[in-house]
Amino acid sequence: MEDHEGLKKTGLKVTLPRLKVLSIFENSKEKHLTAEDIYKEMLGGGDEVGLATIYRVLTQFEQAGLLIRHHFESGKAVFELHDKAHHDHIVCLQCGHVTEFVNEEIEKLQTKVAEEHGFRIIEHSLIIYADSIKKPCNHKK
Amino acid sequence: MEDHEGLKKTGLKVTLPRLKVLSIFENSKEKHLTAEDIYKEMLGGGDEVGLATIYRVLTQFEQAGLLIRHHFESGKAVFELHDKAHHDHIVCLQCGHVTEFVNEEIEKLQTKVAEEHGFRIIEHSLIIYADSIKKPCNHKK
DNA sequence: ATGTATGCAAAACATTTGCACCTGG
DNA sequence: CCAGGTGCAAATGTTTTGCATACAT
Repeated sequence: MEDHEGLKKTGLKVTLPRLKVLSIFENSKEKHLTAEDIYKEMLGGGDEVGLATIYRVLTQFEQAGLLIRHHFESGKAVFELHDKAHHDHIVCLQCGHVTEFVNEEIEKLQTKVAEEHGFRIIEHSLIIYADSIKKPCNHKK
Repeated sequence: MEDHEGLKKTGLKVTLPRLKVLSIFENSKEKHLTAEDIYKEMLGGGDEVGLATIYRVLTQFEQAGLLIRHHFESGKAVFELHDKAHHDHIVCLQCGHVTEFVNEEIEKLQTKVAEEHGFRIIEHSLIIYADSIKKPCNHKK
């Protein structure tokens, strides 16, 4: 719960909306959330907050390195905590659940390919859209 | 130029805006275009067209399998022709130019990783955001 | 003819910004 | 106290939709 530490280091003031946003990311079962998701969660929890604040806080947290912003195919931005190591994503086409994975070989190959084309990787995004082999998938129960 | 064939097969009527959109994708130097890009190109070429039509045509072409829609980090959707084999993308952070590449090893590893997690890949998107080693980069000259 | 396509304007979304008020340090 | 944060409403930028007209077959 002591998010004060991480927050303070960013130079941002420790305010209620900011603590609440972090707490939602930490306690929610779904680790990948949109601004709207968080807004609804906070309203449901009885907090008085504006959607604009959520957007501002999410952007600040992204710039501070606390969150990562993703652009999946939904048209809305999705955020997740940036506390773990880098990883890529498998999006389940049945239920939308996001599975994380890391594959060092793929990482190395990317660096090699980029070099061959005269680039140095700053960042990358690998998203696999897939059917679950088990039907129905039970990711979200 | 004979796009009539591909178009007819989709069941869509062969109209001027549709032919023109295909022609732009085929003749443009930049292969990855936004709706706005195409709109401006058509206006500049003296065509009378509505932006709404562009969006409708792009969406229909995507559904028909003639185009692929990408969501890079720009907030706008980017389209490209779907005639070539599958490939991934390197986005140049200096100029925005998109370089295409294929790496069979990466493809195979993805399939393997997906299987290990109980998935069958339907589609995937690998986007590398990178600095050009040459500065200034001369992709867009 | 007749069902589709189109252009325009208005609507629908996601996100950002201006501004007066509030609040953490 | 006061710089920075917040809520609200209005603005923005992208994409979609309703509708009357125009066009392909």
